[in-house]
Amino acid sequence: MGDPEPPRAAGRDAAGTRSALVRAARRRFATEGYRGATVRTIAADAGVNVALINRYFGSKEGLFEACLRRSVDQLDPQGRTAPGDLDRVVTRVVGHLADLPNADDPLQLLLLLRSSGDERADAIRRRMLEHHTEQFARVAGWQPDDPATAPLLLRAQVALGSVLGLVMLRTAIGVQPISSASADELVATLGPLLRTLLAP
Amino acid sequence: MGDPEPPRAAGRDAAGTRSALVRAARRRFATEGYRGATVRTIAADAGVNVALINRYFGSKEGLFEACLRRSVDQLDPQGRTAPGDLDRVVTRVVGHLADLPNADDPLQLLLLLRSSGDERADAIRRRMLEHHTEQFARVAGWQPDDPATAPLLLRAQVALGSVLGLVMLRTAIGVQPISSASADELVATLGPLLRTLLAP
DNA sequence: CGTCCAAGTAAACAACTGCTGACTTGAGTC
DNA sequence: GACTCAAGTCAGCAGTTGTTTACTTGGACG
Repeated sequence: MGDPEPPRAAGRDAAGTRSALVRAARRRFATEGYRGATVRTIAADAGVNVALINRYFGSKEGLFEACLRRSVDQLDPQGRTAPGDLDRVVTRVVGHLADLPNADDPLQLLLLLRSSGDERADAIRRRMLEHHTEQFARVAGWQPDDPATAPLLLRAQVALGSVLGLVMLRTAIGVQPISSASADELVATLGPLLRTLLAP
Repeated sequence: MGDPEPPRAAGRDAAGTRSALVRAARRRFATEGYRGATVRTIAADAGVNVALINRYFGSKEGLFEACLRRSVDQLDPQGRTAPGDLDRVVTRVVGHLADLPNADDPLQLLLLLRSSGDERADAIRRRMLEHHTEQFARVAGWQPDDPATAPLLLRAQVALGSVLGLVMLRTAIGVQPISSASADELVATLGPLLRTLLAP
């Protein structure tokens, strides 16, 4: 069950410790949920003393927030997706779904479905999901200042919700047949769906 | 936070107590997850002594399994959906999504996304999700003994996953705009999606 | 070398978790 | 009315949880 990090580089490196904790926490939070993950296992995974969680993040809740914020920074690393990028978005999304073993990204998506029960963290989570919705909507031609394109937001969110549901089924639950479906099969099934929803 | 049941009928009614516990537990498990829900709050919601959970269900885990099994019995109460019922299925599914306040059903679907960490309960959950997948697939023309129709299973599961993802976004997370979307809007957006996936 | 301070450690606390065992209460039967 | 047994109560145990506190270690600087 334990899946400890490879031995960390130096003995004394605050920044390294912080990031090791966040990396371990994201894995645990995403796979076992907020309550299911314990500070002790997270610290053990990171190869670090438990007390450092409180030292660096104030509380377990603070660590969870840090995980969410790191997701914010990682997604859409630079620039916004532009309208007309439909094919690129589709292949990227399906790629995330298909390559789950090596990629770190499915965990990132799963994290968005976990609740800590704390209202502030949940607000961050909602904001991130709405941000993703807007990114999808932009592909479909949505423009923030054009009310006529507002309905595209709902369509984009349905697309996002579909992807999240599939990540859940395939990665976290492991239900058949989707868990053992190939990338090609996923493209063939999910692709048209996304195209229909996001077509301008 | 506490949302206790209305006062139960009689003082001594084992069957009534059992069902009150299951009803309260389903709400808590679905909304707060397995670890987040505590036996004490569940018992309090049901207006019942904590020890009765262990008496009637052996353990918290046993109560969780009972919740899953009750879902099995409730869904598809009689008869299987037949091919060609596409319209009926679509309106029923969307209805579940739209009427969430009064209906008890969204909780049932959410429950399928919660994990207790116990392998036996997770197996039940997987089996139920696969059962739902087959029900969907049947509508699309899938037949268990005809290998040529096997690909329909994956399409049906994508449909199911989409619905589950949307329930999560709308009911559990409360993200906008889908949380305040009307039934008509949902039909207009989700309907074509399901029709595309499940069309024969 | 001695000083200083951040980085890291160890041990314990208080609260909460699921669960148990001995007990009391109620209703039906003779 | 006494007996019986299931239904329900109560108090507490043993383990785990997040967190804190006092302590030790390591390296940079004078």
